[in-house]
Amino acid sequence: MPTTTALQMIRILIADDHAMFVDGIESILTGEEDLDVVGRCYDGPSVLKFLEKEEADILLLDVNLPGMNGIEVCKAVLEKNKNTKVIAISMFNEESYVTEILNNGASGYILKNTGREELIKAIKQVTEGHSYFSKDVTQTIMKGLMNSRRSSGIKKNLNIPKISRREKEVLELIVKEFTTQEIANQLFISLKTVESHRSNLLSKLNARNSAGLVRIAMEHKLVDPN
Amino acid sequence: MPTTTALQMIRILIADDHAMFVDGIESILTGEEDLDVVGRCYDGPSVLKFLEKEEADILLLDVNLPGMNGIEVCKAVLEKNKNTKVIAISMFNEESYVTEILNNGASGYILKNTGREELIKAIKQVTEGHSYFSKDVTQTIMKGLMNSRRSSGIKKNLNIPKISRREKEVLELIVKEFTTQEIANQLFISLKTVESHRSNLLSKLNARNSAGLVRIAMEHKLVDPN
DNA sequence: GAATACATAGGGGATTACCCTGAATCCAAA
DNA sequence: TTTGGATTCAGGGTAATCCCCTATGTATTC
Repeated sequence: MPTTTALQMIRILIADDHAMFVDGIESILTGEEDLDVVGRCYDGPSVLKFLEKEEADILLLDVNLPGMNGIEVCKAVLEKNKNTKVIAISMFNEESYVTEILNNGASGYILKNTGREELIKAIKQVTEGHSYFSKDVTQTIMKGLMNSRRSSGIKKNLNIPKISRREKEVLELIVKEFTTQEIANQLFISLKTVESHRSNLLSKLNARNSAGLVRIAMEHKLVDPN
Repeated sequence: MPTTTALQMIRILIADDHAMFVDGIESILTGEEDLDVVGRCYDGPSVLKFLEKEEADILLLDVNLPGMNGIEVCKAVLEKNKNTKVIAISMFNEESYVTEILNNGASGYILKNTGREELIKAIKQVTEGHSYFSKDVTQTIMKGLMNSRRSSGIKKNLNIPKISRREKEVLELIVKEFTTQEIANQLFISLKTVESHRSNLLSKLNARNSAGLVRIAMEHKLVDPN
């Protein structure tokens, strides 16, 4: 194989406040001939400064940076540098960290106990436009996902009394911001009837006003999202 | 190590309409001394029949069973057999399949191209009360999760102007069903000031009334769920 | 220093929502 | 058949909202 071919080097920027860790990653990556560590940063702001001058394909970003934390850095980086992809690195396999940084556009999340092979695999996979997550991390997320589904299901069945067909219609129109008079016109019933339904809804759903009706309706998905 | 110790055998029931596949799994598992295949089913109803008479710790369940599909079987099994745990097996790495069967209580989801080691690992992990998912499956789920977040995030950034810190506070209290006067008291500001904020919120969020504010706040998760 | 956004506050008025009581009709279940 | 729930409607009143306007002090940004 000709090694003189101009390989598409993957430019990597490392951001972690622990120098030893930065060095460790770098020494792992220098063994790879198509990976090039172009910068090292030890806090959030310097990442942004670096990327103003130079480009990078992959940002290996510690989630728990001092000062400006990883989530903010990730957001800021992706807003200005559309070609840079972020792989979050963290000591902690915490669901809140993972979801929040993914929510801010990170393409991957790996733990600090990740081995050499996995790190390189993650970088290459993300470079190709895929995403990558450590096995433990995915397990964490899946659990969180399962729990949230389960608990939302419980809510729905426990505290909500039955609301009638007509009440549901009125409720849906309230959620859609119609006034009582408008609801009456649409359902071809009297203003007073709508007020009755609204009043019954307030007591059934234990709400104080329309704002509460809307909140409860959305929390428990009592209305069809049209 | 004494092999004569009465090991806690893990009782396994296999359910798949492809006999060859059932045999394949069984031959893999018979090599393990603490795994015991106690039954084989080739459709959904026979799984339920089997579990009426005998017990199983793990049900390896094909998602795409003929007649009664895997999701229904999973649901029915878990309702009656609280000690049985379900690992879904499928040829397809489809997000909809995965989320639906997880939603119905499955503890794991693995693909049919899964190797011997991974299958055994999945079984043991699930037996211990954990969950297990093939790497490809988790990637699929994460992508779906990210896409859904991204699309909701797009909404958030496109049609929603920035709301100020104070406006957000007022909005949160509106969602919590407080009246304008009560909000004023809590924030130690005038009734009229709260009305100003509310009015600004109405125009910024393009809502007609408080119901709309609540709906938009919840759709775009502008408020912290306390 | 000027422009801009934000938080604050007010007047006055129109509209709407909310509360209470009461009551008629219809329909399905006991 | 009677009971009960759902739906319908009404009067009268209080409270809250929404809308239009203006206005000031204070940051922040340009």
